[in-house]
Amino acid sequence: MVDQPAALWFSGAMSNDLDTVFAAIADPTRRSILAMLLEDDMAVTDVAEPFDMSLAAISKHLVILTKAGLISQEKRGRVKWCKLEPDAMRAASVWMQGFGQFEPVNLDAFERFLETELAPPDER
Amino acid sequence: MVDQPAALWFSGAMSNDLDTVFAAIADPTRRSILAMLLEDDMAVTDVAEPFDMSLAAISKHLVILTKAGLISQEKRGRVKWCKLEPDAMRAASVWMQGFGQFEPVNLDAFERFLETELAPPDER
DNA sequence: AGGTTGGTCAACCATTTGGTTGAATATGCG
DNA sequence: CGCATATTCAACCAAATGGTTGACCAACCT
Repeated sequence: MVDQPAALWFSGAMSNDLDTVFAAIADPTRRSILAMLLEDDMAVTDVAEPFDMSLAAISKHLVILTKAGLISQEKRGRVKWCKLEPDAMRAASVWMQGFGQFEPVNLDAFERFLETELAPPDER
Repeated sequence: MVDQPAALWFSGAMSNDLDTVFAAIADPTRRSILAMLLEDDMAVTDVAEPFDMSLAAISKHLVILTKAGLISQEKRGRVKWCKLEPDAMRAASVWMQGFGQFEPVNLDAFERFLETELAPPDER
């Protein structure tokens, strides 16, 4: 069972989701988690590994990301897999784009960005 | 300077600015303020007018937006003018774009968004 | 000078946030 | 079965957030 049914994302509930999404990505730990999941799906324990905080804390962060729709979690056996759900960022992205025409993403720059800024903390 | 930045945006100082920017726009009041300033520069009192909260509260919100670089404030005479600074959202936007190829801005969608989500509270 | 307007400051308050620990619940394994 | 592993739950805590009020300062207008 995926905790976050896809159909719900686009119905009325979408409005205040901007709150939830922006609040979720305002935290550096959670941004790092998202960056990690960009490369691959991960189990909760593996997500937690590079961070200097308890598993329970990471578990809470994952709940917040899930409620924001930014990831989904599926339990297979005793491990719960976390999967990035990039679509959830679309509405937020659209909102931001309204404030200026940002040039199309420079992938080189983005990659450097990932390295210096978004990598899990043990790499900084 | 709008076009220079790639190198600058991604180097050190930029890091915690993502925190600040995302935290700033996570608040609906502040998003409304930004939307209002999208149309025109405004004095603090005028910004506050449509909201059901004290001037001091709005003043605090404006400080937060200023610290995030999302607006600037200039005092002329006794009135302090607030001006949108859209560039501050660029790094944040780039970060988000990394999570999916969002189609180039859909203006219709954005306009609907403005109406339902970003209009000052007296219009909702 | 004296009063009004624009805005911030300071102290305070309730709620939320991000973390901790220890116990609890599943699930898998020998 | 009995134990280890994966994850969450519950209670707690300190700090940050979003708001209030009342005093305050600065600038403009007679």
